[in-house]
Amino acid sequence: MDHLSSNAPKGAGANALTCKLQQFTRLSLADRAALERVVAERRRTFLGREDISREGDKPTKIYVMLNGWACRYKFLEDGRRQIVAFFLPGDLCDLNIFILRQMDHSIGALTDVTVAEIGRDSFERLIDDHPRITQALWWEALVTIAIQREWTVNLGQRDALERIAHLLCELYVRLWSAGLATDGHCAFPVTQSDLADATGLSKVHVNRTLQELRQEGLIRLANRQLTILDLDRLKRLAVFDPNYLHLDREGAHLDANNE
Amino acid sequence: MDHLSSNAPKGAGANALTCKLQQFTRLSLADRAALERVVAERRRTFLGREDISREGDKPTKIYVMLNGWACRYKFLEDGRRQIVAFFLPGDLCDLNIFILRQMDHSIGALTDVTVAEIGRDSFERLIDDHPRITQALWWEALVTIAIQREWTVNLGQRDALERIAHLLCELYVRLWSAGLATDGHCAFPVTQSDLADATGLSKVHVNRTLQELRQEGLIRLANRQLTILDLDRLKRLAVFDPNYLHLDREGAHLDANNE
DNA sequence: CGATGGCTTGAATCGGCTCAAAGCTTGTGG
DNA sequence: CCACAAGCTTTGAGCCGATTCAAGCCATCG
Repeated sequence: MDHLSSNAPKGAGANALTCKLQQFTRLSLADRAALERVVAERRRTFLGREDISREGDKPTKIYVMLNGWACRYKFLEDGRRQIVAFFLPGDLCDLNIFILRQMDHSIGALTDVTVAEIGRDSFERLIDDHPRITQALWWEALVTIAIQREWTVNLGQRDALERIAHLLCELYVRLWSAGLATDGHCAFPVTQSDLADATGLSKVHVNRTLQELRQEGLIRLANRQLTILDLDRLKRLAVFDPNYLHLDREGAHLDANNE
Repeated sequence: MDHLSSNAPKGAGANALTCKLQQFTRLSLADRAALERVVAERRRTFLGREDISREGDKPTKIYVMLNGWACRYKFLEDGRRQIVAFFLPGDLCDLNIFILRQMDHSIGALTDVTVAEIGRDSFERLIDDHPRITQALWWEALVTIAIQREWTVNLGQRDALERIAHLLCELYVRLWSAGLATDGHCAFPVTQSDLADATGLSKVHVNRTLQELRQEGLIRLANRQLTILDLDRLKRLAVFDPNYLHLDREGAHLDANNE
């Protein structure tokens, strides 16, 4: 993945969403300003372990993750829990708002979380006035779906070691593309128990598997901080092919000219 | 699921797509005619085992499944295969066409398949002229994503028996909603080997698990025909909650008045 | 009629699970 | 500043669900 080094994350001022969307297409100054404005309009915070929205609720707002980590999860009646997605800064929760009557899953904060709430009106104004942003948001939605498919592959085909390695690769690359990781290092505020619920493994086995990755000299993981010591080897071990993240600036033909 | 009995599939004339979309909202005569027209424009057939589109291809057309079954799948480099979705008559393949540069997965025919090919122009005309159809297609896309999430849960949390039972429940209900199943009976042209690739189990174990379901008096499955003998019990065994299929006519407020 | 693809069965093995206990951190209140 | 609780991580032992390997069966089709 050469572009990981060449196409480094944008400067410190940009928020994670803008940074991520520019993996798809260069936004104009006006686009970026509009995004910043919408995101600044109304904020809300949640504490770690708090639910951001819950199965059965009527969805009413679009959330943009600004800070912290969250996850999408489902409970089975008998208490088993599966995390089906992680939300990182720059990710969007749920454009289904205007169509579906109720949530079929919950969204929970893993850490303290700050989100931007976007109402229907602001959102429609944004996409009406900024076709490039509309395209970029489509791209982000399609990537989200592609990630969900890859998780299906991950759970269906990979053994414990590959599975966890794959998840670490994915999260690292996604953080990187939002400007939140460099030199193999990133925040990683996910407990082993959460990791177990995301990978369909028991937490005991997650623990042993992480130890194996450490002993192999592939990662360092402690105090909610992850360092990937040998990304290439980790990717090979995980059979990780990043094509599904569509990071190759696939919307380059839409690029804005002005800086 | 009371609506399964009360809200029976529509008359024989309707195609599976129309039938399915009306689980969301009642279409007007004009809507239905427009759908039929678009779907009749250009057809194409594929043989069983043939690829409809392949990883790496540039997507260019929208396909509507008219007849036969297909699947979305991914290979890992080392040959392992995971089926990540089934396409049944009435399903749509890929609205990502106009955004993503290349397919990150393949679509393969499981049986002989007839599809309608829809070009970009026809599609845009359809959604410009028929807002109710646009909404219904949104709904169908959101349900597809919800199904993908539920597959993640299925692979992550359920054991072999539950997993296969769950898949059978889902496929039965989806076929039912497209007007292709009645009285617990439906076509089921999926080999045990395909089932293995879809559930992340070995085909030997799929075989034994199906036998268990048969011995329990829950299903009959032979000659590519499936009969569900006790849907309630099967659903309980599978911990199957159909809420993720959003079949409760969630778009009822958009219903067309005219017949 | 042989070939091919799908289904079935048995035996041995193993990856990952459960149960159980203990060590470590972090935060809270006395 | 210490005590204690709560939550997270680690370790060990025994077990079970699902896999692998291998062979045989059955139907269909050219």
